[in-house]
Amino acid sequence: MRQLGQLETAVMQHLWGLDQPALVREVLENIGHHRPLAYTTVMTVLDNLHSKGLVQREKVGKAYAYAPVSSREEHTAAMLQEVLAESDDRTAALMHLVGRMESEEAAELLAALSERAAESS
Amino acid sequence: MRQLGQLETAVMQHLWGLDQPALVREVLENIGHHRPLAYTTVMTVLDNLHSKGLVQREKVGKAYAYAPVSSREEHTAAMLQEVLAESDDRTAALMHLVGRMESEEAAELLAALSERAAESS
DNA sequence: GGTAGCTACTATGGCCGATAGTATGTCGGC
DNA sequence: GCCGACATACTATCGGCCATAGTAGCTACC
Repeated sequence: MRQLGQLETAVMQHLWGLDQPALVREVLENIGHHRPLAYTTVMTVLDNLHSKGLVQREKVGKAYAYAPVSSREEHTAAMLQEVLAESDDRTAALMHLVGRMESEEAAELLAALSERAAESS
Repeated sequence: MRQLGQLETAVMQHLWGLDQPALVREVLENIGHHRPLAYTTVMTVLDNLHSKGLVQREKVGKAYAYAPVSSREEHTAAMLQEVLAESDDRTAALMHLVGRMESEEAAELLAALSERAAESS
């Protein structure tokens, strides 16, 4: 899964921020605040995202309502996994990443991992 | 930093596998085993990678010898960081990732993290 | 000085994302 | 029963980036 483009990302971010499926018009009005976009532009983007399996849609009256297929975190995790797949030594790469993180964040991750380890054993 | 293309990735992988700077010809002979590539194609790719700051080069006789600027793991970590930057909740995303990992690998990561936490405290 | 090897510059084709127009379909109201 | 508003589907263009490679020119050696 190739990385998303700018507009695609903006649209996904918006959809992830909602707990409801969104109509094209709705997305347009929220995304297009800064830059003026045509209705059809947003529609095309949503259609592309749908083709890529990133969003699902559902007829609501005449229009489609779009919603993300997976959560933002799941999607990020999938991207991460893909990046990691290119690595030889996944753990080493992750440790390098941890080295770049704030210690607070590292501690948080450590805590979460320990907890999970305790549960599974 | 946009994701690299196929050929670019192959070249980087080759360079990472060496402990010496490599000449264009050398890369060509190792990468071009499967698909036949022109000398200049490999050179252009290396030149692009150089422009992007991914490899450094050094004159050796008439030719340049190319070497990665950072290790494969550092590069992977940088990519990971970039993916994570798009996330709202980095730890949550990482935990989703961990959820997808083999428990063995998770344990390894946990061990490395604990060790690091012990050291820094 | 000519030849071989290397670099620098340039070019083309393909794919994809951004952007948007046109044509067509449908629902609601009069 | 038809019109208008709004939505979709299809199509198109443009720019960027990657893959691929050719040509021209420099340099070092024989």
